[in-house]
Amino acid sequence: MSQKTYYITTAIAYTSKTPHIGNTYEAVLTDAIARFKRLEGYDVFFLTGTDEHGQKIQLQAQEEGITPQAHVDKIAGEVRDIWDFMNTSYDKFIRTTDEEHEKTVQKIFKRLYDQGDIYKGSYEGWYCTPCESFFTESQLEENVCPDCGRPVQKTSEEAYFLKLSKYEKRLMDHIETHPEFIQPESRKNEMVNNFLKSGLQDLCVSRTSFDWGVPVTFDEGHVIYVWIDALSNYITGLNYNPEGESGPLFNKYWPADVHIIGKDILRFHTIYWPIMLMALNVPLPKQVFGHPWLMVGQDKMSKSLGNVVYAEDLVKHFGVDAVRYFVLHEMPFAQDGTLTYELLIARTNSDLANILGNLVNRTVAMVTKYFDGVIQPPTKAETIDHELTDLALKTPGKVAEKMDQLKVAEAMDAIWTLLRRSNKYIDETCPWILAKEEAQKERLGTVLYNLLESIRISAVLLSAFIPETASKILDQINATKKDWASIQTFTGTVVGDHVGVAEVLFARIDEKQKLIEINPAMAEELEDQPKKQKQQKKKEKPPVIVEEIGIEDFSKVVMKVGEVIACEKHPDANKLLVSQIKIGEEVRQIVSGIAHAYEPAEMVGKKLIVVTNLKPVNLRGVLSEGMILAASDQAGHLKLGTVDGDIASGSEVR
RNA sequence: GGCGGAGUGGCUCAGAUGGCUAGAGCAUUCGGUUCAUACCCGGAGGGUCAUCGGUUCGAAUCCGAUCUCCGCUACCA
Repeated sequence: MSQKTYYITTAIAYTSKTPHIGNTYEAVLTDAIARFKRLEGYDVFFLTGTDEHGQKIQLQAQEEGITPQAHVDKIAGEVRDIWDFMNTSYDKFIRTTDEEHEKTVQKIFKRLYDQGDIYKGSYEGWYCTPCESFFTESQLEENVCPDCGRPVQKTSEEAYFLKLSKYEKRLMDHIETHPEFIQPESRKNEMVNNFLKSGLQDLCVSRTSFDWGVPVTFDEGHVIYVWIDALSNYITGLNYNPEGESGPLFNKYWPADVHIIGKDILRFHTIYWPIMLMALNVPLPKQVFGHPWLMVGQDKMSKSLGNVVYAEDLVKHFGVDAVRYFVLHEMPFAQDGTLTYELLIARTNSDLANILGNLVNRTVAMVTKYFDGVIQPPTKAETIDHELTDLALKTPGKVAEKMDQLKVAEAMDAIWTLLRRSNKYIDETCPWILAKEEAQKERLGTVLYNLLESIRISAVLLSAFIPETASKILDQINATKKDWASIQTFTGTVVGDHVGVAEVLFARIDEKQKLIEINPAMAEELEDQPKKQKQQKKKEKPPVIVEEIGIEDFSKVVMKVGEVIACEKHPDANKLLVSQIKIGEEVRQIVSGIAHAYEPAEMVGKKLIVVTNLKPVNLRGVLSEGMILAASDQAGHLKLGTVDGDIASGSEVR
């Protein structure tokens, strides 16, 4: 019998700091899918782990005064602890510092180099001498080092590059012919329009500026930069071997059915990673899902906002399954979800305590009360039962359909529809009335059987999402049949068995009390503000009318007359001109986006108004030390701001 | 600047290929019930489907313009 396989992965967590609930969500989401596939009968392999190399980690360790290895050991341990207490059922936890991983990455790198897909070139970046660090243009803010705030210098270092352009066409074809490859689909457009259509630049895959990484075997001083190291975990975790026969896991499970990743790293997984695989002649994963983010109130979780929430704290106050339920349920397929304590409490009360918990509780209580806990045969059916039984039988298929689309929240909704229907069934049949007449005993037994069976089907399905609770429920109703086949028929509850003790699954939470328990200060803060505040903030942001300023503000801007003494096109940008402008005794280089309106030749000799105290900035690799004033209309016509008559360059404009 | 997405009751969202009185959950309110965790069930209120114009017998759904928000991206300075 060849069982169908299913290989699913999370992104590996970066071990610079402890993961928060948003990071944890990814593991829980992946776990729910993995568990569901197992339930359906797939042979599932669920891989997760940690990404442990890089400069950031090296620096962090330095600050803490420990070795990078000690630092990543600590964080990786925390990650694993969190994944464990959240009940994620991973089959393997890979670390990029694992010896086998490192060796395989080196082999991959070597092979790509040998076959010409990786070549040596030089990498231009900005260097901060005190920090001994390189930064890319986009990492910089205001031309200073993002770590220490000191100025940076442009430098270049030797580096290896992966030839992306070679595979660009093939990747484009793949994406076009496999519409399911990138999910959600809107992300596909972003990748295609922003990167593939405009052509890919080769990717820098090594560094010499730090050494906490996998060394390049054939060139001392170079370490393999994040991409080839981290992304490879998906195949090294299965014992892939680039030089020969791969291990049995690889042969069995690859290609991956889905990589579950955050929407922020889709680019790496849908462009760089497939190209690496193409270069290695390995099949591509079937699907990459960029899941949305969990927001705290209206904001992204971040240390600087001081709103970071950790799974551990939530679990302490609400329990694992309430937290799992919440993050899985509040996250629509493609839209960011919101976490607040109020919402978490509300969902726990209404969905878990009221609808689910109370249903199980009242049902088990009735079986205990009316039949001493013995499950009766469903011998006296009535037509009214069909609505319940039909829905119960349809539910597994419905849930499976949603799960196949990765719409986890909707899959759970389908289960709750059945739970609600079950509650309604109790009202329709009024077991407590049946119990009063001896003649109705058989009917009563049937009603309770139907309820137990509906609960059993629900609980089996719930095992993918809230496994601990599901198993408690199955214990309480003493279900012995718990597999996929058993929920395709309405006969899985065993007549004659005894139900267990009715215990409360989720206690109702008093909101105020709980908020105070969590944090007296936070209770106030979180109570009713998040929304309003944010809306106000947003409205204030774009001032409709430009604010009036005083002369003291205006005088901050220094403008002078400058004469263009030379001008040429930007070597690497077709919208920009690079002018040498004489301002008094000084000559400055200024880059401006006016190539569409002026030829370099006609610029020379013009006397323009120049802002001279702007921070210098690098535009597409060329330094610009000021700004030329110009007028432009809505149609895009542009005219330079000049002075009326002849006046010496360097004259101040005011 | 470019590309894309979105704007539906207090909140979170559903609403292929245009068609009965625009739906669900939560919240609110009224009623019922007592097996159960002050729970469950039923009813009700509440929406100019962002705005303006157009196509059509008929549009939340198609077209155009506008406004707002969001995402990605850039050779804005």
